[in-house]
Amino acid sequence: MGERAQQIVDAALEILESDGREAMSMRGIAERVGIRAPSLYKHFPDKAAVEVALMTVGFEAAADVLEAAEAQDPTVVSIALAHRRFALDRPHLYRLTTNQPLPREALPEGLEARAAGPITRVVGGDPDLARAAWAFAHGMIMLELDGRFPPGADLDGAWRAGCDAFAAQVAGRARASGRGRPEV
Amino acid sequence: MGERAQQIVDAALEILESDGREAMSMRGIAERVGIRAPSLYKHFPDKAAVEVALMTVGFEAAADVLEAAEAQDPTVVSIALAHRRFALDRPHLYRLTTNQPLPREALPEGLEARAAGPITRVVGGDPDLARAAWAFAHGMIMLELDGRFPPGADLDGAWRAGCDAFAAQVAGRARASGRGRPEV
DNA sequence: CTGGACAGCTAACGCCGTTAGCCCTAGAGT
DNA sequence: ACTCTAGGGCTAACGGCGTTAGCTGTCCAG
Repeated sequence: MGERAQQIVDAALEILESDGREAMSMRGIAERVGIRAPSLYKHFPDKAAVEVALMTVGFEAAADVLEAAEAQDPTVVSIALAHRRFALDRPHLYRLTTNQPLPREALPEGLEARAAGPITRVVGGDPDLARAAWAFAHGMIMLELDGRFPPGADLDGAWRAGCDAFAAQVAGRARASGRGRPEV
Repeated sequence: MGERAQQIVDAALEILESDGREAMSMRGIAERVGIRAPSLYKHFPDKAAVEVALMTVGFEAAADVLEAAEAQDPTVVSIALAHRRFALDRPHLYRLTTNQPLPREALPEGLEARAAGPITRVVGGDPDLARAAWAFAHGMIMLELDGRFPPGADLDGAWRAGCDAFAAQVAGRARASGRGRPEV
């Protein structure tokens, strides 16, 4: 990626994170870089391509956060809460990264797997359980970001209930397969 | 709601469901009704108000589907899969109804509670568990609609894994509180 | 010295939601 | 019977959007 292209992505990211996706117009990005909107098209084919670059940023940031949580405390709760904290910290970036089809061939290879790694490992490698746990966390986050929970709802409690449900499944399978603690 | 207003909502719904949210423009809605776009503003203050009317339609449809599933088979799996089927049947309406803040005071009273009822009841009334289960289902649906699962992923398996996790929690609590089947 | 690629520019197109302001019609009030 | 008013349509237009066409200057390779 050329230097100008990097400046463009940086400018787009700043606007996105401070003012949201709707505020991120080609004219606004260009102004922040110090050029005019049509010149952006010398560096990116269209706005979607800029957004794909931002998705890469979002994916990498998420992977960093989840890997750090796993290293510090490899439990379902720990990783789930890291996920939540990341999304609440950078809601616009989380939305952009998340709420659209994955352009897999335009993303750096292995990035998706890297971000998914901590979740998959913490549920013991079962892909079904991993996807279900991922969906739970993503659903909680989107409902919270979208302001869909009733005012005053105990979201910490809901996160706890969901994490308990998945942690119990993980423990159950470990017990059944002979590894893990025999009782609790 | 006046007759014209109802026609407008109907037209908007048709466009939404056949061509998606982006295709639902004020000019397009007006054309389908047989008038010009500015005339819409004699019946709705702005486009957001039309969308709120559509959200009401979506909520009612969802509530109908969930209540029917509950009546036929009041289990976690049954209601979760009804939820999924509804969203896949009417993806654009589901998105519109779901992916934005709830304008609670503009919605018919009790509608939100009605849609939430089946989920809450099937998990035994615990609001934390109900919200977690709701988030799981919503997350699975959004990830599927957004094409975020790897091609070939076993989504039925993931739904099963998640439903099992929540059903086990429900059974566990019932057992602990003395009601429900003593063993399995 | 020249040719071409690169990266900027202005002008403009066709969308979008929305507003201003006009006009016709139907029904109510006197 | 006449007038007034309110409702609901219309055209024109504004300021935004992403994007394209086409021009220009600069800078380096041959």
